[in-house]
Amino acid sequence: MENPRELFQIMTRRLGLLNKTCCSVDGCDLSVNQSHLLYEIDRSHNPSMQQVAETLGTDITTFSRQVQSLMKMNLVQKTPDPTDRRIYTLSLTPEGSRVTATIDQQMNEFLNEVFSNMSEFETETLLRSIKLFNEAMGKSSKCCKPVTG
Amino acid sequence: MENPRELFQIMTRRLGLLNKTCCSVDGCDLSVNQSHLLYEIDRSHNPSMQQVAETLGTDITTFSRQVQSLMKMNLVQKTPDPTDRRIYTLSLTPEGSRVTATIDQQMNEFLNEVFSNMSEFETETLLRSIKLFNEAMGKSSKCCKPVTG
DNA sequence: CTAAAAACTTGCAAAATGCAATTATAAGTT
DNA sequence: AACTTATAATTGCATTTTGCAAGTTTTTAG
Repeated sequence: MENPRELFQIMTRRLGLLNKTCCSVDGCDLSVNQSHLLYEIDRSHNPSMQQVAETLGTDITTFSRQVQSLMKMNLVQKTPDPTDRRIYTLSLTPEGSRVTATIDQQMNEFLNEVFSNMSEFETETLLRSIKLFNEAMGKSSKCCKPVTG
Repeated sequence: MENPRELFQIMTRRLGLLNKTCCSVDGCDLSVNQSHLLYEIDRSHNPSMQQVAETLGTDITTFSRQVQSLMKMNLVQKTPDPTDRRIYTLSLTPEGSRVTATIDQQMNEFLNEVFSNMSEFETETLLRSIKLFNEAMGKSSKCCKPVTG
């Protein structure tokens, strides 16, 4: 288990399993992808479809349909950009905000439950380390830019 | 960004993007799922189908088909268990081993590239922290056991 | 020796995906 | 202004992935 990749593989698999079970709010059943989408729309300020799709590394046509189904669920809304009418701006509906906040809370509850098996010092060290790691990934040329092919 | 969930969300998204682009070996194009499958078969000692499917949190019927396609690609083989003929034992073919090792190497190269943007101390701290975190998840009742519903 | 359970597979229908083509708007060129 | 090119988003269609229900084969229990 000295292999860095192994550590990350196990971790992401377990986090993935968590996600699978963690996205049901108010009878609203969300897939992992949908929760990512809500998260990202919430985080950015009135992003365009392209922007979010690229951030998530999702094909724009697939993304278009994902947005459509979230609109049907009344969680997301599309607003035409006044300065460029080709562009639609995404935002959460009030219900979407509630659902997103609830998911966030559930995830944090789960994480805290896991952290209860670690010391406070270990937890803080972990969080600080991940923050650094995320920054390092941001600097990397190989990551986060959905390089096609 | 003080929110633990945010840190993990960003991290897993970026690692997920990495995975998307990282699984092409010798003309063999593998999906993320398939690489997880190879990884897990490699890691366990002659596991049964059920075992791997459960570990990965995949429905057994879906898993059965995933194995079939990896067998067609000549990366995985199924061996009937001599003591219980209902059970099939999974293992990698020589080619499967090569491919799996190559993916492992590619992933580690990527990780090292990211680590080059961190100090050696920070990297070691990160890896130690993740190890602790994985252990903590293992102790958690809410995780890693694909609880249905 | 029959019934129940377990491991795995297949049928089928639903959902997700991505490329190609289309619509609508914007920007650049002559 | 007229025309071409580029960009944002959607739709058609075919492929792949998924999971439940049902089936086969083998093992275990009563």
